[in-house]
Amino acid sequence: MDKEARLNGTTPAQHPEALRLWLRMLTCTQLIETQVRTALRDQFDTTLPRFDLMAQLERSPDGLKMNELSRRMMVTGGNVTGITDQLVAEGLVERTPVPGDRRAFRIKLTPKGREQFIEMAHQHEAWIVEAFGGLTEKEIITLHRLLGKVKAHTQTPLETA
Amino acid sequence: MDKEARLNGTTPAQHPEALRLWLRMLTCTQLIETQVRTALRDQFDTTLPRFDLMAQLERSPDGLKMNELSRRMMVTGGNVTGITDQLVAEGLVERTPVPGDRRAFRIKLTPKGREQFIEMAHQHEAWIVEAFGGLTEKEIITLHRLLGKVKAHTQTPLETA
DNA sequence: AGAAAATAGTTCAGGTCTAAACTATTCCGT
DNA sequence: ACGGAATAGTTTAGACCTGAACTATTTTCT
Repeated sequence: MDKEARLNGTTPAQHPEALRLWLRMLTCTQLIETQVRTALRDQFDTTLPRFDLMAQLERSPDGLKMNELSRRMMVTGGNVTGITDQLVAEGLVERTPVPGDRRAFRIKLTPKGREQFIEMAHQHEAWIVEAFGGLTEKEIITLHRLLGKVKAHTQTPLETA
Repeated sequence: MDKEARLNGTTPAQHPEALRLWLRMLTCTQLIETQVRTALRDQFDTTLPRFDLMAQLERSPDGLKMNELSRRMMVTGGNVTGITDQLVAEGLVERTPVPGDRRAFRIKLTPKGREQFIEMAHQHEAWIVEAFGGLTEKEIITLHRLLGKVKAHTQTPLETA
């Protein structure tokens, strides 16, 4: 009935488990992400990437440079420029010069931005807790650990020996 | 250093485990998805949504109606229209009338489309197997099972009693 | 039969994201 | 010091995706 039914049977099925896992992972991520996007729009009139950028800044009170934001958010620099422009225009974020490097600046939350973010983060956490409400604490930790292995393996595809 | 470092500490931390899990899940999905998108573009000059649509059709030799495609792919109807237009223009997919309902049609893979898809699906499976290469077969099955619980819970948020 | 509601699909405006080309500044080797 | 390479950030063209408005057809209710 849904995305997961997708590829089964299209290949020699030597490793169907990995494929099934991938499709289910996509489904879960997409379901939760859609809920979060909708809630952010309805309740705070904002978007996920905007929330994401502010979340990065909240963690770094001294601010972040554009390329640091870009790397942490795992999106392109051009994208960060656009989102930052919006947030600056709304007074939620500010560009401050970096002494000694006239190319760069540091992006920081304004007090107004921080205030708004904290309220959103509170709600956001509740949504996420609800999304994983079908799991026990122990299961959540197991999932986290297994995905840690996936992440570690994916980020190091260089080991040829 | 990456997205997962994000929200820690911004909230009362009553349920930080769920939040950490969510951030890690997003990271993993995004890492793998980026790899797949890049490989599809480099090796087959196509995109993930196009591949996804063709994958749905390959599973349904009798074809699918637009709204069925839309539901299975979990995207809006307008989106499916655009992707289908592209694939029709390239002769990979065709719209055939549905007898008895002049509003609808059935979308099918053409022989050319099927041939192309099978080649891509082969590669695709190899990428996914590699992506989860850090896990044992048993761990993959555990992950799949736990995500099944997440999916089931997320898709039934109606149980208030 | 005929009007209202539901359904199938498309179009459109707008936000998002990417890759690539671009400007400006800084670093580095000589 | 100076020229090339690297780095910081922006701009641009274009693909993607959504929500909402729209057309056309079918179903349902009386």
